[in-house]
Amino acid sequence: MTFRKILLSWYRKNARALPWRGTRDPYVIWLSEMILQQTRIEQGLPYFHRFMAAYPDVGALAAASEDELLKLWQGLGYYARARNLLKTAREVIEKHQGTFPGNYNDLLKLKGIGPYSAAAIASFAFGEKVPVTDGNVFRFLSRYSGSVIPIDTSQARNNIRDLAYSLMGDVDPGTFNQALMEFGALHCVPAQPVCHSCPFSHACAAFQTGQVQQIPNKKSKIKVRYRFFHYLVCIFRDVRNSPVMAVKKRQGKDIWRSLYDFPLIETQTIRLPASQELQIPQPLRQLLKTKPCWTSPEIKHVLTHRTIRSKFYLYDLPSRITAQHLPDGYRLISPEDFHSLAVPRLIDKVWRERIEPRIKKIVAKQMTF
DNA sequence: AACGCGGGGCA
DNA sequence: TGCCCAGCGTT
Repeated sequence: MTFRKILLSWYRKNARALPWRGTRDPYVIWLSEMILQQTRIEQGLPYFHRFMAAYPDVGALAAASEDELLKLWQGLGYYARARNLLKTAREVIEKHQGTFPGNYNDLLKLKGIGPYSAAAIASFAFGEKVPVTDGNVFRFLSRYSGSVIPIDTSQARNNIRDLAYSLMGDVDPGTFNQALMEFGALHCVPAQPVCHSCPFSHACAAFQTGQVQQIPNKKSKIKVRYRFFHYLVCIFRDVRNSPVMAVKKRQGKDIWRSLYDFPLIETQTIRLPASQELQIPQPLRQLLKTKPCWTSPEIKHVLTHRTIRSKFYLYDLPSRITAQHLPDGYRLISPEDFHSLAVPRLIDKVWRERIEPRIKKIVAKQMTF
């Protein structure tokens, strides 16, 4: 039996029924691939369904606003994917007459589509013979070939890609690619793979030499750094005396770019220094001279390469305010409308669990004078 | 080549 | 905690 025969036989018995399998519509495949980058299928699945319902085709997606798209993307992480999604949808509509490029090289030119995604779309939708090389494939084939070259080097990746190409044959590259990834995802798993029931164990170099636990080898380790965020939640009153809060859309190349959050002071420790010691814009400096009506305990938010240690300060300010009083980039929003903004998971949780209930109390108290 | 970018699940 | 997940863009 060839590698290919064994793999396809395993796949026929074990393949999961996933909603983007069994279609050749490049839009559906592209959308699923963008959602699934660095994301577990179980985590991405509900997002995929919501996106398909909201944007059934690339034209519908191209007509969306960035804020609307990001709201739907909220909680998935890696928000550049959502911005690239919109950019590419508009590119396909405006420069490709609504039709996705039909080959690997042209797909690669689109924003958000790298070597893996281009190969996935080209093989699944168009039957092009290009091997997909995702984390599952790297793990499976580096074990199969017994390669101890660190997987986070271009040399190792090129070797795996060439090996995958040499194994895939000429018939139905899309199904071969699906099967290759599925085997890595379900059988040749990162920790404690079940080698004694593996259909490849007789030919697997890592298993034969007892190196399964050491492969794939990795060169660089993740180093976690701390960041300290102090969020100032400011409640003002608008011209009709209704509560409004100041929020800001995050800019620059930092974390959570293009999501909304509250006025933020970042420090080097969890202690918030006195206002005169801080290099901060004038409106916030004024604010820090008054006392917050509520201060949160430290709230940790753990990411892969960062741990955000945050505190929230709630200010109930009787003063009336209009948007002109605020620094550039800020806007005002009522507490009832806050849920319509795309915000980081940290903000979403703290808002729902700790801040919104307190604001409701404050507002209710003032209504019943 | 190295780094930054989210969030969740698992050992 | 550390590692990984249907990676990509930037520097």
